[in-house]
Amino acid sequence: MTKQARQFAIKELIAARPIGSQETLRRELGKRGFRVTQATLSRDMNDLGVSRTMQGGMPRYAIPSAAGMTALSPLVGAEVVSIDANESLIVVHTLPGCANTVGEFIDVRRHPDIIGTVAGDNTLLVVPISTKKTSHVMQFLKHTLIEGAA
Amino acid sequence: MTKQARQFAIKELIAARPIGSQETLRRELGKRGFRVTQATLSRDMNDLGVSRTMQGGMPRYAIPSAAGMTALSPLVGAEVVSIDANESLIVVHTLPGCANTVGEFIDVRRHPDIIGTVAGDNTLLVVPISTKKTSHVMQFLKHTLIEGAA
DNA sequence: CATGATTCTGTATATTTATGCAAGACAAAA
DNA sequence: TTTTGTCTTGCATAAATATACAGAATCATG
Repeated sequence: MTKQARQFAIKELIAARPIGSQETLRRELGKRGFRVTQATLSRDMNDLGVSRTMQGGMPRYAIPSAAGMTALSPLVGAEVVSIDANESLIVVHTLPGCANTVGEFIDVRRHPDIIGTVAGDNTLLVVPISTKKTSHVMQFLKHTLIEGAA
Repeated sequence: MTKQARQFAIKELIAARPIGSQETLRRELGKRGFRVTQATLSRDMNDLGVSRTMQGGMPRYAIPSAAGMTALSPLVGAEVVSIDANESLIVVHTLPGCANTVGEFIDVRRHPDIIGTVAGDNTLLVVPISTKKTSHVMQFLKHTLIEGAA
């Protein structure tokens, strides 16, 4: 029952259902075998950068998407927020100011199906050699940037 | 000293500086002539949908990004020079150095048909989720950027 | 093993936020 | 004017969250 495992469970729970208080969260975690106090959860919230909002009198916790990713892969891919594509282009979202780094990281690999990359501030455009190769490149990127970090 | 005026001031304050508690906010508002109690602010937070996050032991309020950006609408429109597209990309020309601002402005809208944006100096690339959606996105951008939508 | 440094956690409590209730302000209808 | 209803607010307090402190647990080193 590591701290890491617990915080992962917290992210899952918060993302899945409307959790409104640390006490509620504590009970849900209890069902899953994590027995901790509210104080610990308060610290976890801090670590995870979770935010709390009131809406129509109902409180609700939410994970900032970027923070979620960051916590997931503390290593190389920590800067990558998301990877999406249309038929002919792939867009990698990164933390602010990190697109350049990620772009160079990809360039160095010299993947044969990637023509090149263009980096903005927090967005990286990856151009595949052919629309037919787009999904291949997607897989490559997800593997390299996300799984590769863990 | 309307409720409306007060809530507007709250948005400004929260956007401008790191406000960590309703009590702090109350004092700041006091300096500006809004004398209210913490209870009222708690209700305002609910109305505005403001969220609170702990980071490194320091609390901080934040406005859901779209709400904060709304005020910028008229300014952004002035920066846009032209909007063009081919089948798979949309190019927004802006005044020199403004592409970044316009890009962020579009990003926070989180339009479902927009995968992402890449900003250069005076040129902004907008990537639609599909070539079929390009014209839709064009319309959205023209409406949002030029006519200055709410 | 012993020592010290570091991390993690619970307890108790301080701090902060949310809310039930009643009072005041205002508007529309009688 | 009086009545009725809606809206907003403050007061007092309940509810929720953060934190100082001390006790374990973990780990690297001598």
